[in-house]
Amino acid sequence: MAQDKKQVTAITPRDKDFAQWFTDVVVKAELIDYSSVKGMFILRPYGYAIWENIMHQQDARYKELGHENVAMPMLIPESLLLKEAEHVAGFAPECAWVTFGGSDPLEERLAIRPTSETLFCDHWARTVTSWRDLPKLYNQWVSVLRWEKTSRPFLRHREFYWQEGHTIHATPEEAMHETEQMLEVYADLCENWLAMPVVRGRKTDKEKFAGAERTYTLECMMHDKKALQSGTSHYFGNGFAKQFDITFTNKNNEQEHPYQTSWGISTRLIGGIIMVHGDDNGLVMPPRIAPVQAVVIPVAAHKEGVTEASRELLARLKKAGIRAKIDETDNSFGWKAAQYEMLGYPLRVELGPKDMEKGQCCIARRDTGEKYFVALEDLESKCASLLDEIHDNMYAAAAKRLEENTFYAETWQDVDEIMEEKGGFVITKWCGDQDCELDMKDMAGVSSRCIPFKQRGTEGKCAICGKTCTTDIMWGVAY
RNA sequence: CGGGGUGUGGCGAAGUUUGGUAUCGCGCUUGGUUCGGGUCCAAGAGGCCUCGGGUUCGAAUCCCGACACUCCGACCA
Repeated sequence: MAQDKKQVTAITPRDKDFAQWFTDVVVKAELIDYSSVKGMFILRPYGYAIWENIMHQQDARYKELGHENVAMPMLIPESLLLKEAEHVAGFAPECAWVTFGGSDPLEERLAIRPTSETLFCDHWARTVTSWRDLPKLYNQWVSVLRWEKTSRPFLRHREFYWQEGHTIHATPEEAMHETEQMLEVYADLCENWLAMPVVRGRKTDKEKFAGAERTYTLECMMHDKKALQSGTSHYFGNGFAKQFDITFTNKNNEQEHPYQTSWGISTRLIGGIIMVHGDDNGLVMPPRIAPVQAVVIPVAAHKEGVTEASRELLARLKKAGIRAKIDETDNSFGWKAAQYEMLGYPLRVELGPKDMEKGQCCIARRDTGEKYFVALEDLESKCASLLDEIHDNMYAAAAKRLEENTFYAETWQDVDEIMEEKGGFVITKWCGDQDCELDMKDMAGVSSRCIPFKQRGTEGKCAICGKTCTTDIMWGVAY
């Protein structure tokens, strides 16, 4: 069929070449455009709208929890960056440094922020003096720069937009609570807004954030069974505070170092949405974050009253709080149907002369392709319930895939075999030794994704060295 | 940063082996037609063939170099 042919040429089938499929979707759905600087991408209106919705949703949530937004400088003096040894080691190699036209060559070098811990520390060293100043719960929505060697749309930008939360507390308990709380906020975003099931866990020392004492993560399985880290939350202890000389006077008039956290999500989540939900026809947007939840398409618009009646439906949808738009262009119906499938709009509301006679409209859902003929008076309620249903269905499908592709194994040979045959996440016992972790990478080609919060609690043998231990660790191939 | 692939109107390609002044489809513009799954017809616009050197009477085509994109590794949200 001509229709199939065109779709194939538009988007590479997902199972044929996942990477190419991803690139096709990103470009064809007009989420991104390549810029003239390698690794720097243009977020087009539709792509940015997704990020805006994530921002709005999260920003409100952070504020509810008492966080305040701030804006830190973009440049970091080299001396600041050098203060925390592990942190520098992690980030210095990918820092970009600025030089100015007529500047004094002896002037201190300035890095473009790869992340802003050092800036917050510098600020707090000056402004935090008493227990009464704590906690500070800050957040900023900014872009950061990391000179990555290879880049991919959404998954690895040299400049990417994110949100970085930074908090400072009087006690380790309070800071740890913040770290755990924010991970759960992210998990809620993923599961209840993006329909992406996640595995909550803790990073190993090898994989944790440079300078952190502990890193929590959400690992999400993409359609190709690879893992995408979809949110992280770090507990710093008072390591940074010591290096940056941040102290406060406690209630007993003693000097103490405070405890810090940081946490972040980025536009990478959009890559996750695409790779978890997308199909051969393009993007499938989770309804709660979709920039457009329903598009109204007048069918045979030249016929008496169709356009007016369609506009009325649009107005009703908007009034009901559904993000909707109408397509009144003279493109054919088939073109429109295919176009909005590519863009992943959750619902398509069709209204034609035949519908008008019967007092109904046709609603098609993106996730399953099912069509419903709905009495016009039920439009709002049906759309609202369908959007919820779509969310639930998308989540369930992704959760099923996660479950079906998560395996338990005894030895590294088993892991290797599973990865060879099927791919996915594999959980084994691990003794905690970093050498074993590195060996697993060499022998089975997987890295540790996390030590899941959900532990079996059984005793077993480390999959690499065979030592008796109880810790479950999850392995996978990461993006 | 190592290994492969690619670079030709907005997009996708042919042409490159065997040098001779650029072709096709989609899209775009205009007019008509059609409209319940990528309508059809007609007329148009749009390209220093990624960039820089070289060879040649003549280069998209041959040679050297650079850059970009892309895939696979290593590194990272």
